[in-house]
Amino acid sequence: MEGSAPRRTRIQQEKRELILEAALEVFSTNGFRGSTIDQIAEAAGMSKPNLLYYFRRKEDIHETLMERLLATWLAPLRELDDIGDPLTELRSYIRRKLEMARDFPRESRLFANEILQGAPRIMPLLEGELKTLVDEKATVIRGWMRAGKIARTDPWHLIFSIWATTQHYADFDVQVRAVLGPNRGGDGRFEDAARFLEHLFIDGLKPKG
Amino acid sequence: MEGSAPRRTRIQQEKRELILEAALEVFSTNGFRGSTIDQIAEAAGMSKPNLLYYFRRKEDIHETLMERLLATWLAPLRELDDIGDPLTELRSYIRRKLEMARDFPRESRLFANEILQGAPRIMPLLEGELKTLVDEKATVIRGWMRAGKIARTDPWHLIFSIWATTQHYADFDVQVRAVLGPNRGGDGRFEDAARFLEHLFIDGLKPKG
DNA sequence: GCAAATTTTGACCGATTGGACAAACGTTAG
DNA sequence: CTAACGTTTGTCCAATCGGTCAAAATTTGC
Repeated sequence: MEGSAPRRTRIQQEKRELILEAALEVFSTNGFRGSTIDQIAEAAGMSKPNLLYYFRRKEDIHETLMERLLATWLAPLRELDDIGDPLTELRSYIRRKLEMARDFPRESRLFANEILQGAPRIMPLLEGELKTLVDEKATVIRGWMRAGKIARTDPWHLIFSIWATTQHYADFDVQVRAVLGPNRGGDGRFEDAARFLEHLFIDGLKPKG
Repeated sequence: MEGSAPRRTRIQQEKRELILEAALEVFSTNGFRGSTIDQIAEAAGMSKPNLLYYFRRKEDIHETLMERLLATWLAPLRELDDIGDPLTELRSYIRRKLEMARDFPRESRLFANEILQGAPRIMPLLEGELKTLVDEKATVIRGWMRAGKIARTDPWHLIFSIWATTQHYADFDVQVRAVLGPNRGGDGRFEDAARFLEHLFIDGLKPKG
């Protein structure tokens, strides 16, 4: 049993990174089936056979991309901890997720594409690792509710709503900017969103007094 | 100048409907480029050349589908009116949107696919009709805020958050069910979601008292 | 019932696609 | 220098794709 991790030369390391970066760009805007190896090769500045020297199949690129993505994607949720004030903890989770939508929109869209198509390649992961993690955090949140630290609602749907509202600014960015127009849709839109989401999740819409 | 609407036989009416229904199914799960005419033809129970007799190009099917979609998709927002209690009005808008996610998930996914890919075919509509409608409703909502009927926040981002949270249950349905598991993820998930969203949007997470 | 119009099909085409392959090119260790 | 190894490319292939076309089958108007 040789090492299951293939040893790689310096050039292989670099070129593989180059390809993954290019593939992220192409896959996230065209979807898996909508993207061609030629497109990715051109974006990576190399010929198609050369690309196929580093990744034997188109699917291998996508698979590698998804593996990396999921690791970083769930990091904010993992950080959600039982230490500190619950409301503050949730607030900063929302803020972190929104920052990820701002800083890694391509990763978000890649993930959205995969789920939209029925998650054919990562279904086991959703039912396994992801479900376990969410269940775990739901228990933490439920604890806060029982302790009277936050209002009593459904912890799972709370997590869904945080995912939905934050990822919306990456996945539906085109629509958001089209609707907001050039003024409100400029660089400040993420700060506006952060302010709004904080208000929504903490206070809701009921008027004061 | 003959009538711009081509006159159609009974068979044409029926077959076109059949094709659009099949295309909705195929496009919404595979995206435009990921879907083939053969797939749609098979789903519609006819041969490829026969399908092409009714729609000359693959794009024509998609275009017809998008036109119909947008009309019904924005109906709930159009109904958002200045009559009646603001909080009730918003509550029922959220409920209607969630019902649409439940009853027309394929339409939601078709739209999501289009936006994800940069909305190449409906960008003018987003910047035109959609923006106008949202701006108009944002003004209504702003009026409610000034009148002290609901809390003061950003009306545009409020609308985004309603879209995001409700459509999430159509677009990310696979993930939602995977995370909730067989028990909580059954048919009751939409009622749980409705209850949660009402609580979130009205009261937020801050504990009572 | 029959001719005209409509609908359906099998066969076909050029373009694009994912991928194979061997030859050429470059690099590196002895 | 040179042999071994790693990298790059041009060429090719089979499969799939969107779409055409003429002929066959069916429906419709009279």
